[in-house]
Formats: sequence, C-alpha cells, structure tokens
Amino acid sequence: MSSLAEKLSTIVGAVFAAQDLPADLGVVRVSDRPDLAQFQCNGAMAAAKVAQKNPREIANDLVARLKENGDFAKIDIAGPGFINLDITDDYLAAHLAAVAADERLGVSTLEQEQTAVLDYGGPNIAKPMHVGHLRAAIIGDSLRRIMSFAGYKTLGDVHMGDWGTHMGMIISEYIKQGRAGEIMQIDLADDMAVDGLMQDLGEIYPKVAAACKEDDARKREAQDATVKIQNKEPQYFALWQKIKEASVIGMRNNYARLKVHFDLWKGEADVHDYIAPMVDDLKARNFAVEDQGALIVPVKRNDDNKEVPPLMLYKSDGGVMYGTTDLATIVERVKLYSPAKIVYFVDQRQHLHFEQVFRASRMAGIAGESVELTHAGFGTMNGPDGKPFKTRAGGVMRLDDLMSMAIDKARQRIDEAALAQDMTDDEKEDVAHKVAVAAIKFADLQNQRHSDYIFDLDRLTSFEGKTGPYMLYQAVRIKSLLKKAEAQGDVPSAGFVLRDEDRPLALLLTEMPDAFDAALRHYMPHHICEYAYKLANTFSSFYGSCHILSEEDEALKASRLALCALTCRQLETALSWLGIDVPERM
RNA sequence: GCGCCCGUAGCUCAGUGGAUAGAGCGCGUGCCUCCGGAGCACGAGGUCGCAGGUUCGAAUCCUGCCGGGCGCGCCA
Repeated sequence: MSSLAEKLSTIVGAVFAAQDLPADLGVVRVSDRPDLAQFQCNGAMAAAKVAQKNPREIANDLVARLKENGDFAKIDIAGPGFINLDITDDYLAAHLAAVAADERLGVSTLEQEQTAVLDYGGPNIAKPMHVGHLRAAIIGDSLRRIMSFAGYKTLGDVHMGDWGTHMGMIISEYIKQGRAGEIMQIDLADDMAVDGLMQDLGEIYPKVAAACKEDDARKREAQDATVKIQNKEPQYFALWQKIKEASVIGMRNNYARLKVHFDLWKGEADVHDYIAPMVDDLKARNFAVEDQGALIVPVKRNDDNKEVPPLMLYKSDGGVMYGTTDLATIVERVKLYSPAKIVYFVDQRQHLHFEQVFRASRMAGIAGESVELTHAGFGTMNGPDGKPFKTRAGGVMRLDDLMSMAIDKARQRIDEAALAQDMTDDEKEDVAHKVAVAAIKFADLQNQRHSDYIFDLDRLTSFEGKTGPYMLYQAVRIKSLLKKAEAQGDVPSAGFVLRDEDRPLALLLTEMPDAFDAALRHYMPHHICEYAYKLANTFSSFYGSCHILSEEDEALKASRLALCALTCRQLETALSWLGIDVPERM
C-alpha cells in the first residue's frame, strides 16, 4: 500500500506516459490551496518546457484523458497550468477502508530485511549526564523506532566514551590522592555508595581538567595514566572498570527514565582489541604512515576545496584517539553485524571528524561500498542568549533535574484536574511520567535536525499548544469517546460515509505514509511531528464541529466512530515512532 | 585564511522550484444546559538579511555582500 497521493501519482503518471511525457512529471500532491482542490499536479508546466509547447495546451490534453477515469469528482486547470483534482467520496472512502484494514496503516516495508547500526549515545563515563545528551538520544531513538517499523533490524549502540583522556585524569588523581583502595572497596549494589562516587567524580573532574590545562606536568601524568589504562595495567585498569560499572548504573537509569532504548551497551574500550590488528593492516598496506611521532592516515584528496587533516591513529605519546576507536568500531560492526547502514546521531560540530573516519574506512575497504555511512548531525543546543546552553550557575543542567522538573509539573497538573481523583498514586505517577517524556521529546523532535536550537525550559515543560501533552490529550480524548461508544453499544463501521465535516480529517488520514517516508529517508523525525500535530489538530476541529455519540444517522455515527478509531491508531503509532507513549487517561 | 551551517511574524520554529509564505507562544474577540476547555473558532502581526542572476514561476537554485554560529593534527 501507499499514500493516496502516491496512488494518484501512479494514475496521473500513466496518463503523462500515454502522451509521451515523462511519467514522473505526473506526481500528485496534496493541494496548497484546499479552497480550490484536494490534490494538484504541476507536471504540465514542466512538461511544456520539455515538449516546447504551451503548458495549458498540454494540461488540456492530459485532463481530457484523466476525465476517462471515474475516480475523479472534479478536474480543472488553473493559472499557468496547474491541474487541480478532487476525488470522489467513494474513492476516498475505499482508500480509507483499506488503510483501516491494514495493520501497518498503509506504510510500506522493506522487501528484504537489512541491518542498521545506530549510534546515538556517546555519554562519557564518570560524568553526570546533562541536557547536552538529550538531542542525540531523542533523535536517534526515534530513528531506531522508525527504521524498525520500516523493516530494518536495528541495533542502537550507546557507544559510551570510556577510553579517553578524561579517564586518565581522574584515575591519576585518585592514585595521587592515595584513594585507589577506597574506590575499589565500593559495593556497586549499594546505591548510596555509588551515588557518592558519582558525586565525587563530578567534583574531581573539573578540578583535574583545570589543573591539566594550566600545568603541563600534570597533563603528562594524565596522558601517561590514559596509556596505562589502555594497556590494561592492573591497578589502572581495575580502577577504570570500577568507575565504569558505577557510571553505567546511572546512565542506564537516565536513559530508562527518558524511555530511550539501546540494544548494545558498548563503549570505546570494547574495540580495543581490534585496534592493533587494524593498525598493522593499515601500515602493511601503506594507508597508515608515521608523521611527527604520530601514526596517521592521510585522507585528503586532490579535489578537496578545503584542508582535510589526516586521521590520527596513535598520538606521539602512544595513546589512541576517538578517531582510532571510531574506525575500529566500524571494523567490529561490519564483522559482527554486516550492516547495510551505520548512522551516527552526533553534534554537527563533529562533521569533519566523521568525514575523516569515513574516508579512511572507505579507502582501506573497512566498510565496503554497500555499507552506508552517515553522519546525521544536529545543531547545537543554545541558551536564550544564542550561546551554548549553560545554567545560571555556569554549569550544564543535569538530565535528571530536567526530568524531575517536567514530572513535577505534570503531577501538579494532574492534581488540579478533576479526573485524577480516582487515580491511584501509581497511575498518577505513570501518567505524570508519560506527560513529561512527551513534552520533552516532542519539543525537541519538532525542530529540524540540522539547525541549532534554543533550549528553553518553559517550552520543554509546556503542555499547551503544539506540544507532546496536547497530542496525548487528543488521543486520550478519543479513547474516552470510544469507550463510551462501546458502553452504549455503538461500534465503528468498516466503511466510511463522508460529509463536509468529515472530509478534512478523512483526507489527512491518507497522508501518513508520506510523512513516514520523509522522516525515514532524511533521518528527520520532525516530519512525523508535523503530521501528528496536524492530525491531532484536525481531529480537534472535527470533534468540535459535530457531536458523534448523539448522531441520529446510524451509518454516519458508525463511520465517525471509525474515523475516530483510525485517528487514534494513527496518533498512537506516529507518537510511538517518536518514542512517546499514550496513557489511557490523563 | 579555508570550509560547513544558519538569517522567515514581537519570541520559538515549519516550509520536497509553483497559486494568497504557515504553526505554536504572546496579544485581541468570541465559545462550557452536549462526547474530556491540556480545547475550539475568529482577528491583528511579514521588504522571507541585502543586491544581482537563472526560470513562465524563487523563501527554496547560482553568484556577491552583510550579520550570527561552528570546525580546521596529537581533547571528545
């Protein structure tokens, strides 16, 4: 199945072909001018250019043929050569019935399953998670859901930063302070102790980082410790492991609270054993060369219009960099999963880094031509001043705090609502959590992926207007209506009867596959947000313009219930692609 | 210096070369004897940064400026 516009494109395309015009010019889309028509085709004007003819003349010929098709209620030509189309209610109703009968709601699926590895985590261990981690998690997890629905076998990898210099800083500091034994004593099953360690890490890290910046000797100690960890020297490695395990506990909690899922909990360290063989191989094949004491892979090309620095495999101090682990991670992923795609949801600022890694990977044949490597970058999260977001204290807001604020606000709202009186505390808590997640995710996902965006706490925890909670509200309202209908013995019909009040909603319900395809193709969930919002909003108008349960015409009532049911399914499905769950009531 | 991204309503943002550029917030006016008002309807608010060009047609494509953000070898 496909969207209605796609179906009409096939019909109109065939008519173009019959006139010896390119069939793809027959593409039909939802009209920009709903006051004039339901659908439009602009191909006659483009065809005029190709055929060197008058566009209206071409349009006339096309329209004459199209009129043989009884599924169009109205066909006319406007302006320079727009072909405006209305379909018959019968055709629309039949299409809608097919969508309703399809468990996939008309969205097509991959013919053959392919594996996609998605990289959307990247938090560093030993540091608390903050709002800067939000975008990658939310966008990546949404794409994981979208791609799964499209038929991919998806593997979301948290790919945490556990192998870098920051670990060398921290561990060298603990050893200097003589606290290694104390750290090793910590019982990971003891929540208080783990919290204490995380707190301590949060205080130590900025201090050491500052010290390393000022003092070269201190910096060398940290670099030295980093190499020792990477060489798995017992004391260093054991401390590293302890800190990592403690960190992962908090990380899992944070992601669970956000309802962001990962299939793989790997880190940079996990590919360590791939590095040496990979480097040997690259050296043997002359891709890797020594330069200024470091080992690099030159990746610049003659046709470059900019400087592309080499990918660095080993620093002159013998340590590896994240380019090294990223390249080795491709080795591992190709070997273990044979993916068709590897997609990275990482800040746009790292675009050059990925270009270097991808080039090296292509040159050396680590990822064959059949493997798509994409950096689906996103813009920086800025504060209201347009600069990278900082709290008033100068730090970055913790993810935990943001979640708590949103949940508190939702809880407060629920307490105000009269409906909440018969909810148990557990149900209230569950609803508050769902509302908070919906608010945060929808606020983020509705932004186009590339551009920077302003982090606005009020907007992120707002429940009115174009927000997640608004969407939940509309879905819940439909559920409530359908329950009432069921209780009074009314059932939705399998077919549709369409009056003027029903048509806008009916037409919109045929568009979901287009929004899905756009989001999938470009790794951009905001197309789904647009559709979901339009659907919720159009439903709300529909709901306001006719009273469904008291409708006396039984066929019309059953049809309207079917529209409600389909709207509800589409809303829940679209929201599920965004990682948003709909409660039964709120 | 070179390169990438962005300039659309007071604010935050959508806008696959097409008709009269759209939402939300905020502002103004209506709407609860009826299915959930976290709502609905209506209104005010625009030199789409500026200037050229391509095109029957440009917010969209090209060029040049102006303004903002970011990146460019041993952090990630």
